[in-house]
Amino acid sequence: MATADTDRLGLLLARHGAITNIRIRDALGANGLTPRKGVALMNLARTGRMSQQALLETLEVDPSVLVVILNDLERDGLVERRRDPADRRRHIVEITPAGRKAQAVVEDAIATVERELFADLDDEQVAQLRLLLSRVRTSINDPACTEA
Amino acid sequence: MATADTDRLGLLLARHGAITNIRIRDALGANGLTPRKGVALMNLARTGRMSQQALLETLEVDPSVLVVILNDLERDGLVERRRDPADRRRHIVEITPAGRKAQAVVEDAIATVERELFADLDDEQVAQLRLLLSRVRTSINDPACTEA
DNA sequence: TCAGATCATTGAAGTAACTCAATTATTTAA
DNA sequence: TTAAATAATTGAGTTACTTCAATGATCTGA
Repeated sequence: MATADTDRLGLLLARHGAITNIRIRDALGANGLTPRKGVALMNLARTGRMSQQALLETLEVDPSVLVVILNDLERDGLVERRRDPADRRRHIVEITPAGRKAQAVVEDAIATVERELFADLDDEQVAQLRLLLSRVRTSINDPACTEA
Repeated sequence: MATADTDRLGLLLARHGAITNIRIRDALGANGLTPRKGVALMNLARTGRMSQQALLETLEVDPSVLVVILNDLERDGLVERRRDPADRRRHIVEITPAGRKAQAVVEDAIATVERELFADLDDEQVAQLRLLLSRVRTSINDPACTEA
């Protein structure tokens, strides 16, 4: 996002984040996915299945947005939606074997991008960057950072 | 955007960058500016005046985009465009005293956001984060990365 | 002088994302 | 049994960003 040379760390972070996002988007786009679908798959791969509600909170998107994400993933056979027998208003989303394969591709694509981005950092520096980034206060609402 | 909990450093960086961008955008928006206009002002404040061409390269935007940025800034009296006497096709862009004041406000707004974001980091950690970020390979074309 | 290139500008078009209200089906509570 | 609440969905509307082609003014080289 065009910061050029500035000594503002905030702008540096914003710019690098945007570039990273573009790289990841491009890498996933080659596989017919978006970052959001990739993250959805990654979360589903961890848990196997989730309620659509839980996925909503995890992805922090509008319900209507999640619907189209899942529509696409389901159309491609990567996830399956079925009614929750305990509450038929709800959907349970489950990743399919094809979805797990796609998720592996996603991880791989992101890992490749990361290798490029962080090629000039050794393992310790990468760990340090991760630690420092994790301490950046990102929750908009409360400064307690790790609350709610 | 929406990475939730993942161990992918690339996604973490993308997410934090996006959030930082939103914060800065909001802070500048309160002053009728966008990040892009702010960066344009910051660059002009450093150099005093620049050719529109140089500004193009610095901001890495389409010429038609820069035009509307400069239109806004000029309308608000923050910059002035005049023809380059040496080549009347070209414009020279100069920051005004009002522009310098606005730039100071921009710096201040960004600094405030940074204080919030990095509140949990001490000075040394901030310096370290800056150093590590600066070593992340961002230029798609250049740095030996993809070579040519 | 003329042809082609360059610079700034304009305008159209496309894209992607988000928000919001309304709808349907279902559950819960009174 | 009925009213209210909830889950997922649909669709409309908005915003912001981006690209691209066309234009007028100006410069450069033959």
